Amino acid sequence: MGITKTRHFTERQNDLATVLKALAHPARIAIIEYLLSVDTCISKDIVAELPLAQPTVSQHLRELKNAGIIQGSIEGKSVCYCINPNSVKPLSEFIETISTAGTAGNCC
Amino acid sequence: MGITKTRHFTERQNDLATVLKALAHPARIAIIEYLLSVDTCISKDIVAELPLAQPTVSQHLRELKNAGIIQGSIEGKSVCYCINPNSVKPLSEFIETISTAGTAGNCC
DNA sequence: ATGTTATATCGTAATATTGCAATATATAAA
DNA sequence: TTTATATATTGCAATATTACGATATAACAT
Repeated sequence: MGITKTRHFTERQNDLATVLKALAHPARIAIIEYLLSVDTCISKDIVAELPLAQPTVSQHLRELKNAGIIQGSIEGKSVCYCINPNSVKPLSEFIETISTAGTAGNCC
Repeated sequence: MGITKTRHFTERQNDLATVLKALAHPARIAIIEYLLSVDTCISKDIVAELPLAQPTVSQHLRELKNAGIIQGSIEGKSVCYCINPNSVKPLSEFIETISTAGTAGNCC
C-alpha cells in the first residue's frame, strides 16, 4: 500500500527510520559531504555543486531540514545551511551496534 | 520523476544511499533489533514478532539481504537469518563524521 | 502419495518519492 | 521603482515503495 504502518512500531524505531530516510538519497549525501567539506554553506553553492535543478535541490534541503539534520539561517538574500551533529547521535549508536554485532552469539 | 539520477553521483554516494535506504523503514529496523537481541534467527520468529503479514516480512528481509545487511541460510524447511556487520562499516564512518562535525569551522 | 509447515513470489492497489518547469517571494542593487 | 539575484512553493508526470491475498515452492511428517 505504500503507506508505512508507523503506529505499530516503537517511537525509537520510527525516529531512526525518519533520519535514515532523510539521508537515504545520493543527492542528500552529496549535500552533507559538501557541507562537511566547506566552511561556507550558501544554498546557491550547493545548487551549483549538484547535477540537479534548483527546485529539486531546494526540496532535498527541506527534507534534510525537516529531519533536523541541517538548519538554515537567512543571510540577506541568501540562506546559510549547516549541519546539526546532534541529530544523528541515536543513529550513530544504532549503526555502531550493528557494526560490532556477532562477536558473541551467532547463527547460521 | 521518482527516478533517482544515480549516474550523476559518485559510487560511494550511491553505495551509502543503498544501505541507508535498506535500513530506512521501521519494520526493517525492528528486524535488525530483533536479530541483535536473539541468538536464533529463524524467519518464522521474525514474522511472529512483527505486526505485518508474512509476505510483507519476507519482502523486507529480501531488501535487507539485497543490501548485504543480513544473510540467510536454509536450515531444513526454515531459513536462518543473521546480520553481516561488515556491511555497515562505510556507513558507520560516514555517520560518525556527521556526528563529530562542526568542532572546527562552522557557519550560520 | 498426501498433508502440513515454512518461506518465497506474483499480482495489484494505495501511497510516496523524485525531478523539473513555472511561478511566487523576498532581498539587494541600479 | 525597476531590475536582478537567491530561494521557496506549486503542480504534475514518471517511477518507486509498501502491504497483502493468492499462490507457488520446498522440506518434512504421516
